[in-house]
Amino acid sequence: MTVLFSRKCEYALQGILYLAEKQYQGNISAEQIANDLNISRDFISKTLQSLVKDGIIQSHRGKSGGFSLARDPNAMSLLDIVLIVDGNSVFESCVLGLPTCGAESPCPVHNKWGPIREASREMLANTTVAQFQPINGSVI
Amino acid sequence: MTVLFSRKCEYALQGILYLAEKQYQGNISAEQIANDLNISRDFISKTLQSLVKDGIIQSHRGKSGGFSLARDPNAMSLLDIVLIVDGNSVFESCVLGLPTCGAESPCPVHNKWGPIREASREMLANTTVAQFQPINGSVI
DNA sequence: ATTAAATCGGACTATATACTCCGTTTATGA
DNA sequence: TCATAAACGGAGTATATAGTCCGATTTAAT
Repeated sequence: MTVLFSRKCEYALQGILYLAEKQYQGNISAEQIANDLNISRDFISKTLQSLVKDGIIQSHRGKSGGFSLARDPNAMSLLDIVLIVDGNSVFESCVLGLPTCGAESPCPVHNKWGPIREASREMLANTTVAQFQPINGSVI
Repeated sequence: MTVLFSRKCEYALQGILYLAEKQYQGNISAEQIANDLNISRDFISKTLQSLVKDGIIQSHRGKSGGFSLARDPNAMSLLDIVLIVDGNSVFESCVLGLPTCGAESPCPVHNKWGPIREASREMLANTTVAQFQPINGSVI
């Protein structure tokens, strides 16, 4: 299988977009998120817990506890999330997997690939979580 | 780890580019390829063998055997190789991993991501293996 | 106080990919 | 014809990621 982002990162993006959608509804339990996103509760729970450690989201234990955003969605880009979960290797490492590839000794596709990768990076950087507030209905 | 193409696909691209470079030198052994590309001989061997089955490269057994391109490098795009080895899921599947995402019910980033993905696909489609024939020295 | 509902932590299993090992077959060249 | 060098095939191991399970802890509501 070929992935662009890891499964964990996909779930993180889904979860945060979902929390942004529900941001005025207090704490949302992992149970509810899992149901609405059709993801295993235990796994999304683990993913969200690590996002808490990263400071992107908040959690509250106990009855009526759950998860909520920790930052202003306007100040949270999709790139922030990707970098925190997967790191920046996807934007840096050589497409052909050549360890020596770089500006000094570029691989055959290095210069062709660069602008595309930069465009995707900028798209993610310029897209904030807040842009997906639903007018009617759900964004996911 | 986050990958764009699988390791196998990376090795396939490296191997074919290497064979294009050596295309007038007859059969090249897996041993030599492995040495020059710094890849395990057994693994590149397996990868090349599957490319033989896919019809992209040729092989000859026995002494002074080895691998060589099976097609005109001008008629072989990088996209051909990627599609054969990894399939087209990387160009089709939703970035957020949402199974329902598509033109009818796009995910939040679907429309933003589309043009970037299309650009990368076209770059690979418009880049042939023949473009990397070295004038002086090695392309890899 | 007690109960219920939630996160948290740690350890575990499953699966796919990456990679290795070794014997068999095939062909070449001396 | 015989040794050698190569691909081939099958089966195995290693590792990372994905996903599960369960008990401990925390908190709010009754």
